[in-house]
Amino acid sequence: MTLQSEASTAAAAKTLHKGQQTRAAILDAALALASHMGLEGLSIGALAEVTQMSKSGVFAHFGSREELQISVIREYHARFEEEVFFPAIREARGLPRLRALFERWVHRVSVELDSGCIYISGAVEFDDRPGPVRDALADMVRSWQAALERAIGIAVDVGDLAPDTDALQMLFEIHGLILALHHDARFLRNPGVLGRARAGFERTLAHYSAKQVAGAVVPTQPQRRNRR
Amino acid sequence: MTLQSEASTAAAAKTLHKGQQTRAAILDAALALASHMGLEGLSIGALAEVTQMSKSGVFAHFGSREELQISVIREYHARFEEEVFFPAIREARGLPRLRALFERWVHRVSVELDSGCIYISGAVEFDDRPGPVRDALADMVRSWQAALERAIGIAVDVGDLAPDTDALQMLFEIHGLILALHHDARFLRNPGVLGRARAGFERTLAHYSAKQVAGAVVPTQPQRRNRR
DNA sequence: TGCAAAATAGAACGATCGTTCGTTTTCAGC
DNA sequence: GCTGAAAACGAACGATCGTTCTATTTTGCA
Repeated sequence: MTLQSEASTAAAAKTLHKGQQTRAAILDAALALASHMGLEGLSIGALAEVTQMSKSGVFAHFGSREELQISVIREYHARFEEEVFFPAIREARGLPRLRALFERWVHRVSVELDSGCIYISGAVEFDDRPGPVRDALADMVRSWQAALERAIGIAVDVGDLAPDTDALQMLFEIHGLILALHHDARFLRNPGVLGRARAGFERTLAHYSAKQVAGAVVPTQPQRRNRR
Repeated sequence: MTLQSEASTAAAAKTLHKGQQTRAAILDAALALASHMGLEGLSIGALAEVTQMSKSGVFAHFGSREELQISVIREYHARFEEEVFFPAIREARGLPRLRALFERWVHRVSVELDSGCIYISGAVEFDDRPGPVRDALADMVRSWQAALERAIGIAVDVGDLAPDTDALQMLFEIHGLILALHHDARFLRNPGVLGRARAGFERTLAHYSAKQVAGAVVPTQPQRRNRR
């Protein structure tokens, strides 16, 4: 449907030729397919069927399945930047930016239609499988984590977070919230899990916050433990 | 090598016959294989090669690949109980038990040799794939989470945790720490990540703890943020 | 020790996988 | 509109997949 994002590499073609056009269409379908079946579940045959092309026609655009997978990862990265990073980075330095990053991240991971996060599923699929696909994936994830770490560092510099904040520790905990959200929302299909992620984030923020109110515990709603 | 755990279903055979014996051996190999390749990556051919058997010989013990996958899940569950749940449940009610559960969980997920956690990889593989395998997996995960929730509830009753503790929220956050640990240890191969999980757990414990020291922040080591 | 039953092997099946190759269609620039 | 180049097709390949069937071997019990 919507044609979003095309050839990535610099020096974009003026009038993008037919080739790159269909390549973008294939990549679009591949991304949707990989979101559901995983990068390993992505098959050229299925991709050809969806795009109404021949297997060899699809194949020719990438040269190998591995290259296709890497292209999918790169395309996902580009979209992730477009929908999460760039809008959030325009927010004011400090907490507002950090909040925007988290909120958009949450949205990307649990709300969107073709929601399966390739960073997360790919990490599990390739944690024991060395090779260029894993390397490409790890690079993307690391660059995203580095961006988050930078945002946390800025929040410290600005004075929104305590000066003794361990950025990597905070990042680890926030990442955990996202992973738990992905798990509970997509696998267990638990409702209301989005609120849990947000509550966890606010609790983390409160803990690392500079303006430490003595003993204030932010009680959300003081409910007794409710068994499932 | 080590023959650990055999036929699961009650009324264990007195002298376990040859069939169940090799079945256990196959399952043992299948578990190791699934830990590395995932439940979807588990193939009967590869399994036959490892166990020095014919494909049909392996196949006959399970009747279908799906049944094999479910058997692997059940076996993993049994071992998980044996190595995580049962030892921890013997600890004193309250924080000691909760700490033991977490510590053994951490160990199972990140330290052990064939460490890939099938609960975690399976959740990603089957979050978009309905069927009996997904159902079996979800049942096991839910039963484990219920056990954790119970342990948290007991800790509240005993007075180790604040009476207004939201057990499911706390569980969500702790689960996030485990998932982040699994991700960073196995995929990114980050060192020192075990300490991050433990620190996060202690911070969570402190927050939900009953004996709330006013404004005490538990500064770990007061380090400035260290960029990667 | 002999014999039925259980366990394993071996070959073959249809399907799907990624990939190669030669041909044909479609495109873009003059 | 023509022409060389780019793009897409269609058939076939070897490999592997789960599964089925029939033999053959091995086992446990009388």
